[in-house]
Amino acid sequence: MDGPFIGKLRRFATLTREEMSLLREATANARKVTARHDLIREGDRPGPVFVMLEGWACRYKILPSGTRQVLAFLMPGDSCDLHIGLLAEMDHSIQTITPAVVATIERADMDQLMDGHRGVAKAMYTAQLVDEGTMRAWITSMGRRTSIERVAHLMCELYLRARNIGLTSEPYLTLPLSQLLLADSLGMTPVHLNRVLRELRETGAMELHRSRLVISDPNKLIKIAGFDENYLHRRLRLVA
Amino acid sequence: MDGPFIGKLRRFATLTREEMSLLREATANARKVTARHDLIREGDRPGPVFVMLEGWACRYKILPSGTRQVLAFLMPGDSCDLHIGLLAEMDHSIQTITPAVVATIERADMDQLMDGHRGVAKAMYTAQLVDEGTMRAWITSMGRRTSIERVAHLMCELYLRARNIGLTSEPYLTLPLSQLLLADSLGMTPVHLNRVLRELRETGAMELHRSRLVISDPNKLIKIAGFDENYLHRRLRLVA
DNA sequence: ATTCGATAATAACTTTAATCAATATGAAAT
DNA sequence: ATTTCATATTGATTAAAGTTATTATCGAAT
Repeated sequence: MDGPFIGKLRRFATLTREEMSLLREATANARKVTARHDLIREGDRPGPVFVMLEGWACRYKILPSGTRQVLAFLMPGDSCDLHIGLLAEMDHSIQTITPAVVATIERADMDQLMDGHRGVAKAMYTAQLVDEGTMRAWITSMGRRTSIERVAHLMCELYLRARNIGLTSEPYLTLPLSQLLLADSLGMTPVHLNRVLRELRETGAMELHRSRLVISDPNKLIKIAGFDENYLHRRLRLVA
Repeated sequence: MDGPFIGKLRRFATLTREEMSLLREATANARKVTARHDLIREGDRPGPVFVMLEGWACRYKILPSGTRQVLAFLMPGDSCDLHIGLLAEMDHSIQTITPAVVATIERADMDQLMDGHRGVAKAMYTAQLVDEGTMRAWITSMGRRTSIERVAHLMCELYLRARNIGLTSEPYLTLPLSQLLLADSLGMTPVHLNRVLRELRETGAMELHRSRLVISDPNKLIKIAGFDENYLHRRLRLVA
């Protein structure tokens, strides 16, 4: 077992033994963090790169009106932007959703790691490109998908991403995301999300009960979502 | 005069004479492109990096229903993702909006340029981070801003970005974007956008007539938008 | 076992934006 | 000057999603 971070990078590039061992070293400083803890806040001067080793987190922004927009979900293996240190201040915050284990890699170490090790660089850049593709998919969802399509699309995305890192047990997935949080990520109200979830349950495509996502009919869900996984840049089918 | 590309990079990092001269060489292959020409399409295998030297372009996606979502606007000096070549296929398309002049930099040349020249690398990475911040701002707009706030926010963004590259003549800006295109970028219908533009005109904050954006009352517009330029990562005020 | 607080579910009502349908306007081409 | 086409504007109607309010459920703590 590599751990989720190295595991993820290995799906994006071939890593040498040395590279893996260096990555293990670099993330050896992992520490436990409680749920709902801000790893970094909008306006802060960026520090080291965060790497999620266990648990979930999200990027978010708070608007003047006090509403929140969730910008991305981070799962085990995910990290924040590798060149974040180039910026003077963060334009968004990152908060844990569940209790988590988080490693940090200092910018200098990261630079050194990537300069000397093309495999690591390639894997990190690919991960970044996938994150960007995901942002584009979110913009598309928000702009042009109906609420039911949008919810279905996010569930497809989260299911696939979770499956990539072995978090699923076939049609089930433990999604530690409250309806409030999901609503804040989908640009809708919790009340409306709740209605849409009922609608999705009634179609028989999926159900989300408490923290348990069951994809009862993957093809139906994909069809509702208009889901095309190409933006995740993995040749992996939702249905085998 | 450096041209918009080098000009932009110089705002993000100090470039040596040699770096600038190499960048000039790398973009010497610029060619003219007509308006509404796809530089690359979703599903294509990515090729070289595109650099806009003149004219505007946009990234977009077409949904199964045939609707379009514009994901970003590219102005002179902007380029597409530098590591794009790592991906097997594009997850979106890029199309010129106006007649344009576009240079291309082969991946190998780009890698070499960035490997040996930290200034170029730093500037390119910073540009990428700003693009990501912009995507996050768009997600936030789509998810949590009302339509009038959303329109005002985009106008603030475009005005500031255009001003950074010297495209404005004080309160005016030539915005070669039809209401249809703007609507596709804002996740709304052209009809509704038209009504919102009227509303904005009536507040006295700004008016958009044909291709001419006039920001009559910058402070009012900023206030309506809830605009905080931090995501553009430049210490520049909309009002001096 | 009971209380508490967070989360979820549902209903009634209001607001916002989409849809459908005409018209109008303006620039370019003849 | 007139035609043409894309773009923009406006109105009437419908549909989608937000708001407010109430109640239900569940797990954790006492």
